[in-house]
Amino acid sequence: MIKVLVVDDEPQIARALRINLSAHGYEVTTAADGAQALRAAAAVVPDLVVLDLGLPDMDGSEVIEGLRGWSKAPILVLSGRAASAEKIAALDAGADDYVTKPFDIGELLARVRAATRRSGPGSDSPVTAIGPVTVDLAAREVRKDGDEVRLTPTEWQLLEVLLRNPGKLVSQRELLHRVWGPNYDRETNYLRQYMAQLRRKLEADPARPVHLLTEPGMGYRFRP
Amino acid sequence: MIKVLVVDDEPQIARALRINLSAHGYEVTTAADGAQALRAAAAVVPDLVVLDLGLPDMDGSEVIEGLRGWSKAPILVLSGRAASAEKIAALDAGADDYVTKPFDIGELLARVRAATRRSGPGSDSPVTAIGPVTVDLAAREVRKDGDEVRLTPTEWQLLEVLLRNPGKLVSQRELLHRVWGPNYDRETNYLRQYMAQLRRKLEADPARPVHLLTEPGMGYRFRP
DNA sequence: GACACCTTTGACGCGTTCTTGACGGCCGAT
DNA sequence: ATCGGCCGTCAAGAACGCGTCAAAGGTGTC
Repeated sequence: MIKVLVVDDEPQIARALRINLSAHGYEVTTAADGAQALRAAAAVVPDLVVLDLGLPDMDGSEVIEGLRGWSKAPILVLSGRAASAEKIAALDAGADDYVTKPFDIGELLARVRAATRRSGPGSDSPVTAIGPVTVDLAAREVRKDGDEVRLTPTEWQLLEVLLRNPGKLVSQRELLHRVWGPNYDRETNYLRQYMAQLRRKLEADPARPVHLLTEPGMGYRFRP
Repeated sequence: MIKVLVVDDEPQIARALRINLSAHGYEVTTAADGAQALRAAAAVVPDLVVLDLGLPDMDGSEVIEGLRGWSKAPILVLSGRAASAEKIAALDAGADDYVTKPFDIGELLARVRAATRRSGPGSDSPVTAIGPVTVDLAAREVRKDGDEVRLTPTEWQLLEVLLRNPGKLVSQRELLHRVWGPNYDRETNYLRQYMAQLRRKLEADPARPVHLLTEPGMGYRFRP
């Protein structure tokens, strides 16, 4: 989840930003003045900062410089002042973008996307741990005791359905539908075949599975 | 010297931008329409693109997408249209900033500084090492045991997609989409053909690839 | 107009994966 | 205790996907 720090002393604007950003999947922290902003930034280490100039306690450039001292996160400045000199000062202090109020919320979100797009796809990918095995669904990579395990396409699809429903029971019908297609309803032998292969590759003791469980007569379940 | 590509069909604006940017130490190339822009970008490999929308031959988004396939260089869009929808479209197509005309030249320069500041010291020379081979994506240069290796445009695009997702599996569909276009879904023979060429040029033993790996039935993966 | 280079297309052999069928064991129901 | 259903396992043939070679378009250059 991308973390955004919103700095604004006007509660309504801060609230509106929080709601809109949260609705689009960002994790939002807010601060009402410069001192709070710097403290919050140190605490949450945001991936992006939306900064309103004209804070009660500090000058905008000071806040930017305070952040830039240790963070490379993009800073998107909001301001009521449209004068070019203000914009130039903020940008040269280290801001990445400058939007004048009143602003269109859609445009702001687009600028947030543009800013996070650059620094975004750097590192993080969600890995699921299954005992001694780690599964990276995005990279399509499985490691068991450090070295990689190869899965066939069908094995991947089956594992993915189970892993995306952690702890939940997935019926045989649903598994067959999502992996083989809607025309497959009763081919439970496929499931037996591939579940056995997955256990052989992922479980410490394939005969006594701990994470890939059978619910007789119903379906299968992945237990983290 | 930082290289800037200015794309504008109005000669006066292009001239004004060239003069101002040159005066501030940038190396400026100009193009008057979309086709010229894409060709010039391929030739000079700019560090930043200033792009006027409303070109005579192509839609703005097309130009942006055409550039984004090649390069990560910041794109600063100029436009006479102030509508939010236009801005959002351009930013989501891959632009980094959007300035409406008439613009203040000082502000534009500040935005140029802000954009180049990010990409400048951060990813200065993204040279990737593949065993005895080094790949410099920005400079479009490949060296194997010191000598230069020539890649065709298609080979470059394919290699770039893979290198930008180190360790991650890239599906056949995504590769086809990003290199040949969204209408290509099942032409896996293209991939086989060009992967073989890349391996012949980059791998020590093309028959036993170590870095450009095949995941049967799914896609390809670059392992650093 | 000839040439060189790149892209597109077709075909073949081979290894891997998928599909299919059959068998035995465990468990609950009769 | 017996039976039937369900699951795990094993072992085939069939089908698919990949690497490779070869050759036909296509485009720009000299």
